[in-house]
Amino acid sequence: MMNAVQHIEGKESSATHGCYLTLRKMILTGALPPGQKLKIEQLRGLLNTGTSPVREALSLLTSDMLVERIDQRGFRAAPVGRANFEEILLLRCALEDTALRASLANADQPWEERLVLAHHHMKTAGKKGTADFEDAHKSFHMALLSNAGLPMLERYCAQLYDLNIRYRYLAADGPRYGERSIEAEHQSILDAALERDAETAVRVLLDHYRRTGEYLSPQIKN
Amino acid sequence: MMNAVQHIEGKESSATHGCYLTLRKMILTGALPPGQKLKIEQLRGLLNTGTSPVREALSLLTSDMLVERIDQRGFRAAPVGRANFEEILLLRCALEDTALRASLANADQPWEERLVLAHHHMKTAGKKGTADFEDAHKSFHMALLSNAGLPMLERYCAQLYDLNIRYRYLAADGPRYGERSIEAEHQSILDAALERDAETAVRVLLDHYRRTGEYLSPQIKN
DNA sequence: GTCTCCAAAAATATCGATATTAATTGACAC
DNA sequence: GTGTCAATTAATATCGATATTTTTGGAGAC
Repeated sequence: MMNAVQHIEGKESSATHGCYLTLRKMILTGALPPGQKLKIEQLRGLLNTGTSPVREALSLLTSDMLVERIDQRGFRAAPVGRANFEEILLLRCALEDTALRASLANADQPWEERLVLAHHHMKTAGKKGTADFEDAHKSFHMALLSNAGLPMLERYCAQLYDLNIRYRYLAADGPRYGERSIEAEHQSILDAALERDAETAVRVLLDHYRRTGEYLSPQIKN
Repeated sequence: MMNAVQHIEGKESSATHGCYLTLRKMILTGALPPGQKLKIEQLRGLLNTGTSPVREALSLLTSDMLVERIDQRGFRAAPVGRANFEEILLLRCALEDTALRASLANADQPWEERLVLAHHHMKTAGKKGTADFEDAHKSFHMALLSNAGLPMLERYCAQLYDLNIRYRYLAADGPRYGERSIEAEHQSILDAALERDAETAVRVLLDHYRRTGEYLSPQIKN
C-alpha cells in the first residue's frame, strides 16, 4: 500500500527517504523554525508514516547539521546565529576555492556543456525565490565544482550550500537585494570558468558569496 | 533493565549511541572490512539489541562516510581506494590549514595549557598502535584546532581524521614506519604552536600528514 | 512567595512482529 | 550449456505496542 509521501513525491521508494526530503525542505525554508522541538509523534502524523522512518530521517538530518539530537530528549531543528552563518561562509570559501580550481584543472568539453546548460536552465527558470529557480541555482553552483573528481568535497559543498540557503529563507522578509545584479555575477563566473581562468573564476565566485554574506549577516539576530 | 552494550560501555545511556560507537570502532579498525554487507539481523545479534538502534546507528555512520546505504538493499561498510585516500589527505590539508591558523589567531593561555597537556598524555600513553595511544593522538591533533571557535570545521576535521586512521589500520600489516620519528614531528608541531608561529606550525603539520600519506598510499590496492 | 519533592502526564527509545522488497534457486525451453 | 521465468528464501523497511525517561504540575514545608 502506498502512503501519502510516496503518493505526493511520486518516484520515491522508501518512506525514510520521503521523510528525509520533506523534513529537510521544511527546515531549509523555515517551515520548521530554528530551535523548534521536533516531536516524533507530531511529525509521524504530519508525514503520515510510522515512527521508524521519522527517526531515521532525523538521524540523517543530524549529520547534515540541520537537526540536533539532544541526549535522551529527542530532536530539534538546528539553531541559527551569526557566528554559525559566518562559519558557513568561511568554509564555503575555503572549500569551493579548492573545488573550483580542481574542477577547472580537469576541464573538458562534456563538463563545459553541462555547465553551460545548467546556467541556461537557471536563466530560464522562474524568478528568484521560486522553487524552480532555487533548484537550478544550486545545480549551477554544483556543476561548477562537479568536475573536480572529489566526491567528498562536493558533498561538503552541497551541504554548506543548503545551510547557507536556509539563512536566505530566514531573511526572506528583510530588504530586497537592491541594485545588485545576481545575473551578471553568475555570468562572470560562467565566463571565467569557460575561459579556464582559475584565478578570476575563484575571485568572482568568492566575491559572489561574500557579497551575499555581507548583505545577509546584519539581518541575523544574535 | 540494562543491555549488554550499556553494561560493557558503562556510562553510555542509549542503545543507539552504544551501537554507533561499537560499529564505528569495528569499521575503523577493520573488524568490519570495507565493502562488507552489514546485515541488520546479524548486527542485532552481535550487539545484543533490537533492529531500531542498529538501523539508526547505521544511518548516523552513513553521514560519517563510514557506511553506505544502498537503495533498498540495506547497508555496507564504505569501500576504500587510493582515490578516496588521496581526497581525504587533500581535504585534511585544506581544512586543518584553515583551522590551525584560526586556532593560533585566538591563542590564549588556557588553550596552551590544554595543548601541552594533550601532548603530554600522548607521550605517556601506551606505545603506538594501542587504543590508548590512538585516543591520545587524536586528542592532541584536535586540541591543536580546538581554539578556532569554528565547530563545524572541527567536526569535519575529526571526521576526516577518523577516515584517515581507518587506512592506517587497514595497512597495519604492511611495513613499519621505519626510521621516521613521529615523536619529533609532534614536538615540532607543538613548539611552533606554542610560539604562535602559524607559518611554521601549518607547514610542519601538513608535512606530517603528507609524509604519512606518502608512506600509506602505495600500500592501498586499487 | 518560593523551594522541594512526589505523582501524573507526555515524550522518547526500544522491541518484536508483519509487510515489502530483493536475492536465490531450480525447472524448463531453446 | 545458457538464458529466462517463477517459486522460494532471505533480508530490508515499516508498523504498532511497550518500557523508559523526561517534563509538568501541584501539594506541602518553610
